[in-house]
This record gives sequence, structure tokens and C-alpha cells, in this order.
Amino acid sequence: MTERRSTWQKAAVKDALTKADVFISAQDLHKHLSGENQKVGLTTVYRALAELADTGEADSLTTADGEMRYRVCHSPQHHHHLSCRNCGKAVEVKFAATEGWAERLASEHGFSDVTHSIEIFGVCAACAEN
Amino acid sequence: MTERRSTWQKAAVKDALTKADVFISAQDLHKHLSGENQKVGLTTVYRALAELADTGEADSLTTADGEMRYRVCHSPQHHHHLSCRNCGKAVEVKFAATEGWAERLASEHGFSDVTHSIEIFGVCAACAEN
DNA sequence: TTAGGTGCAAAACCTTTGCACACAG
DNA sequence: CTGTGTGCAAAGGTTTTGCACCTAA
Repeated sequence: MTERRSTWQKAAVKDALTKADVFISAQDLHKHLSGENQKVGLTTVYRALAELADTGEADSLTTADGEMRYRVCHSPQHHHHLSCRNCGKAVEVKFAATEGWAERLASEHGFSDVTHSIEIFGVCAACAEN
Repeated sequence: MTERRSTWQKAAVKDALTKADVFISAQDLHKHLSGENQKVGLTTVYRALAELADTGEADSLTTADGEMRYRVCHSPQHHHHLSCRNCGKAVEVKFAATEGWAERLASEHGFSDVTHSIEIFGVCAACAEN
């Protein structure tokens, strides 16, 4: 079976992700770790983030330029994000009205196995000041 | 000034994109063109697609695996897509209810310069049969 | 004529994989 | 012990850039 082991590397990645508390890329998170004597390999960061996203402990999104970013998930419920394009700060948003809508609309058009992605990007107040 | 010239290459790209009428990647579109004696460089396809997206003649989206896909825009109005994850076929969807919502929500949280992306992916009826 | 366009090769990036070694359980 | 995890280097993909040549206007 696929047994799941806990290592200090995974803990370090999760910890760094939690402290960052913004949508951040694997590359950037790796730099953060490197800057703190946390010598974790980039490959491991990628694998750890994938695992966190897989278990629902982290949310992930793909930016317009094709980069994946992760952030610790604050609630187990389905939600979307309003995130800062500059610093990655994000607010979790629930939007009940659309949840059923997407599936309904899709089936009306004969589509199955539906998933939807709603992302809102902007510049947060703090970043706007600069 | 930035004058904009029309070339047969750009026309070929736009034509191929129009005929495809699905969300397609630059790479794939380039293959289509190559298969039809339309020897257009890959670089040019990228540049032509970027220009079409820029002028609003094409819609673009980034797939989960970080690949950009384009499709001819069928209506100048703001809209979203319900697209097939397999063949790229897409239906344009207008969802008036969300249009104001995103901006309103964003400003409530102090975000400015807001943009939103709503993409719905599924498997169309035709692809589901296989 | 002349500034924008083209296309090849090379570079830049992000992400994944192969593999030998380390280590959690 | 044993199989998962790690990390380096290399590979894989997409997209961009440098540059010399081409061409629309």
C-alpha cells in the first residue's frame, strides 16, 4: 500500500506555507526556505505542495502566466478566492449562488464530469499604496 | 508609432483559429497549419495569437497544466466559457448576476484594479461517448 | 525606404522524472 | 529491514528573446 511518511521536510514546507499565508509558488516558497537554513530541495517542495493540495490542506491555482501557486486552506468547504495579484494575499469567498449553477448549466449543454474555477484578482489596499 | 501591418501569416493564423472554433494551444494550431502547406513559424503563431487576444478578436484561457489556449471570440461582450476538457469545444456563457458581484466584493475588501476569471470545464456529449 | 514582421536557434522558465542514497516506521 | 522520501542532475514542455533577413505600406 501507499503508506505516507512524515518528514521534517514536509513539515517545513507546510510550516512555511502556513506562515506565508498567501498564494505562493513552489519556487518562491523554496527561496523562503533556503533563506532560513531550511535546506529543502526544490523537488521536495513541489512534491510536498502537491501532497498538501491533494489532501485538501492547501488550495492551488494557476496564474495567467502558467505558474502554480498554493496557500494553506482555511476552510474545508468549497470556496473561491479573491487574491492580490501583487502579494498573493487572498480572501476566501463563498458564493452559494454559483455552486449549483455551474453544474446545471453544464448538463444543459450535455457536458459531464464538470469542474469550475472562479478566481478574482485585484490589487489589495496595502499594495495599492505603493 | 506602433503601426500594425497585415501579413498572410497573421491571416493564416486567424483563419485556422476560426476554422478550429475550439480552444486550442499555439502548439496545436501550429501543427494544423503545418499540415496544410501553411508554413508559418511557431514563434509567429505565438505572436499572432497574442495580438488577436490583445485586440479582443480571440479569447484566451490557461489550462490547469499551465498551457494557454485560444479561440475566436464570438461576441464582443464580456462572457465566460463552458469548455470541453478533451476537445476544446466551448459555449459562451453570459452570467449577468456575477458581473457586478466580483467588483463589488473586491472593493468591499479594499481591492482595486479587479479582473475575474470564471471557467467551467467538463466533457462534452460527443467526447463522453468514447 | 524603413519600421514592423518573420523565423530559426537558443534561452528562459516551470515542472517532472530517473536514480542512488537516506531514513521513517 | 523495507519501501517511501529526498535531492541532484537531466529531461520535458511551453513560451520568450536575440538577430539577421524579409516585406508591407
